[in-house]
Amino acid sequence: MKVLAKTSNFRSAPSNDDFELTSRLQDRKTRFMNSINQQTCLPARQVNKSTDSWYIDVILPLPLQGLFTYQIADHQLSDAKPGVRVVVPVGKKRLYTALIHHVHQQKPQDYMVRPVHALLDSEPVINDLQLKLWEWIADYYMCTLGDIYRAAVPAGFKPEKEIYKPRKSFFIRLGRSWREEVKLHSLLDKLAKAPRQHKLLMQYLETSGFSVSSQPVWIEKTTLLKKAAVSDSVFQNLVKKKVFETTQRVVSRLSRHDDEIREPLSLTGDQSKALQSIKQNFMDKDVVLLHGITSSGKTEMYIHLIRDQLEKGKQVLYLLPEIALTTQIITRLRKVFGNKVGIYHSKFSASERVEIWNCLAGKTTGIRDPYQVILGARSSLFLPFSNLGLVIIDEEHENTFKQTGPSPRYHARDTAIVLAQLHKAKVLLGSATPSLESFYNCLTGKYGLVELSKRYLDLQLPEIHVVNIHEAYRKKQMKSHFSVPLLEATENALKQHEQVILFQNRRGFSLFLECGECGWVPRCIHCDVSLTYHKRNKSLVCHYCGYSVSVYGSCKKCGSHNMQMKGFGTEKIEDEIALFFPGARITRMDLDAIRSRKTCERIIAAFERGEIDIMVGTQMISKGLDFDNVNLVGILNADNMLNYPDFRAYERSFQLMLQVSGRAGRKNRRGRVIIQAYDSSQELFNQVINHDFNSFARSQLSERKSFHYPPYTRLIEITLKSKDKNKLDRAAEILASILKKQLDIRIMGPEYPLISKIRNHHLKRIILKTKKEKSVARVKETLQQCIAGLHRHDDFRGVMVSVDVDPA
DNA sequence: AGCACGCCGACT
DNA sequence: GTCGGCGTGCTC
Repeated sequence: MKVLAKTSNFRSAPSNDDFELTSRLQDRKTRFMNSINQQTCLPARQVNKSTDSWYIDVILPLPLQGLFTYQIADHQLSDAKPGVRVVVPVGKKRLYTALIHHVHQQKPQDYMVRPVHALLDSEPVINDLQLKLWEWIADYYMCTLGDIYRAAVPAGFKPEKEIYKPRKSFFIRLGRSWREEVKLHSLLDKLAKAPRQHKLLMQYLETSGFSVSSQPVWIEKTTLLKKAAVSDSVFQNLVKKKVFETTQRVVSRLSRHDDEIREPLSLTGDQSKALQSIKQNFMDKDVVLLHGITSSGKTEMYIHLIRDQLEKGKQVLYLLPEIALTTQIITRLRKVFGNKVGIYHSKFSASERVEIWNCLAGKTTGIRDPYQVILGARSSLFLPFSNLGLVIIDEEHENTFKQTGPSPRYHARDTAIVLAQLHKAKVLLGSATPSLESFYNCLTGKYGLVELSKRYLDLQLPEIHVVNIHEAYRKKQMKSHFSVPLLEATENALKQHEQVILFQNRRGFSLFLECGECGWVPRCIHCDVSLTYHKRNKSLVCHYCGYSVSVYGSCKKCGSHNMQMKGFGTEKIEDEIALFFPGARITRMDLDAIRSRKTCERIIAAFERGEIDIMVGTQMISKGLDFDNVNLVGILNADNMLNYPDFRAYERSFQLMLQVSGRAGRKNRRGRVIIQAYDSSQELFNQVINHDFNSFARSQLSERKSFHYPPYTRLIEITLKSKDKNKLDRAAEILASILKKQLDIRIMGPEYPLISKIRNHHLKRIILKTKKEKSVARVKETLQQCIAGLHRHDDFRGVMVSVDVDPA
């Protein structure tokens, strides 16, 4: 990688493409400057054209609005293109790696322009399609380009944080004096006294396939030592004796897979019909939704579509909602596409991410081919694709595709559709329980719809029963948390040596302390939440700020010593199911397992090996994991999640119940699902029992329509945050009233959210419901102005305001 | 995001 | 008398 600017010839003007992008960006900057000028009552910025100096507008990796302008020297002009990295000074002593947006000759009038420190590249590291995507995200999700820059580009590209160094590795081969047969034999005899050294030498000869007739091969040191199971000192002794010579080479951090490449499996009749239908739909639709029930073989169809694209020389992006799922799918893809497939997600180290980035861009350090297929989570849509033909979004309904927390709060599904448009590529959405948004787009004809309603190898859909536990409790037919049908079914399954999954809502997985006398619950002193009990250090911890105290022996309110552990089930369920089935091996995904990926994987692996009979788990076991020996799934408190104050509660419940049910009956028997619910009369349960997505979607869509929720409206959620509760209340009231005055749309709030205080900051929320797609842009513009207006008040300067478009 | 400037409590 | 707390404000 080039680090210093290259002195080269003067370059005349930017290309046409640059101009097109430039004008849009200039637009953005002028818009921004105008709004600033209005706010501070400065005269409008003068724009002078001067022919002698050249400037660049750059994106800084900071959450700042707008672009920053720096001056470049004439000799830098030929290298200064959009997407090239530059080092620029910010403030008194900071240097940042910024990204060039565009090059121009408009000298800023109202401040002194500083010169760039250095150019880092001679060719752009971010291509113009990427920049266009960033633009769209910034506009649509109301965030800054700096936010996106930081999220999109691996940290290794920003040398002020970490300098990207290629990995180097030692390689060894047989020394010069021992390459003849006689000498080699005498060496081996000599080494008889040093068995470890002998072993290492033998290992080298074996792995390198050594023969006296040809040059000895370089073998990587670490792999050889590992194979021979000897220590480094053994190796060092051999180097001293000049048995081995060594060298250092740059190696890739990316793993290679040299397994044999196989043809994809052939499709069943239904699958190939569906595949034809997808291709047919792609003739006149850019996006197609594949509604395929669990085990209908969606992945196999993806593989066929990917292969078509690779044959055309196109790239494919395959998005998954969770990192954990990539490891399952990657082995299937590698069998067919070998080293053309790369994985990408945020859990890779900065330098690994840089290498994947380069490998996709074709800037390979070693022998490997460029990646053509990327399998990854959300952030992989920021990779430098140059020639996308297809984007696959599997489990498109998953809400983890929406980024929560730090800006940019983008939805990966929706952003990927825009990415595909930029590349003129097609998009395939896949799900067994499509999101209502996508399904609605099919109904209006915007997306194509392909349905695959038969399971692979004619597996039968599981038989679903709903048990009314309200009734059962009343009739005293409940045994602890379990209904009689569930216990009977469990007993049956265990008799047949089949595994059982008991599913429990996440909420039940946190334990809290409660006074048995007065009901007092210890709460966080900084946040509006109850503290969670942690077994490891017997402490009460706040999940929002980390505040922790040791467990109370007595109630702080009434002084009673009767403090009890609460939290529906969890350990209780594990303990109590054990009472009913004393011989069974039972495990539970507890808090620790949910937190650490490794523990979680260990439990899943043990379950797969059949070392566990009953597993109690949360939604995480519902996602894409296939267990061959599970025939019974119990859902313990199905309607608990229906009561969340969230317009998606029904949709989530339906998706979850069907996804969990999909875990039952994989092999040759029809699976059973038992759902326990307090109010089993809800129509939702019938829709689940009948696997009737269409009926569910129709009834939910009409609800959404009458209550003005997506997909009939778009939501914009505004969160105000302040330490001063009074100030917050007044600020929220003012902002809401201004918005109501300026916008002719539905506005909800301001209201305190469910958790109204985090880290000593009080929160208040306003939600905008915009109706027509056309007005959204204006709503956002007005909103931005109103927030700026609020901050012009001396009183409300300290009130933080964040915006979430299409909140999950 | 950082880093500076700026205004009020416990200390060599 | 100062050192230092972290509350606003600015960065081309």
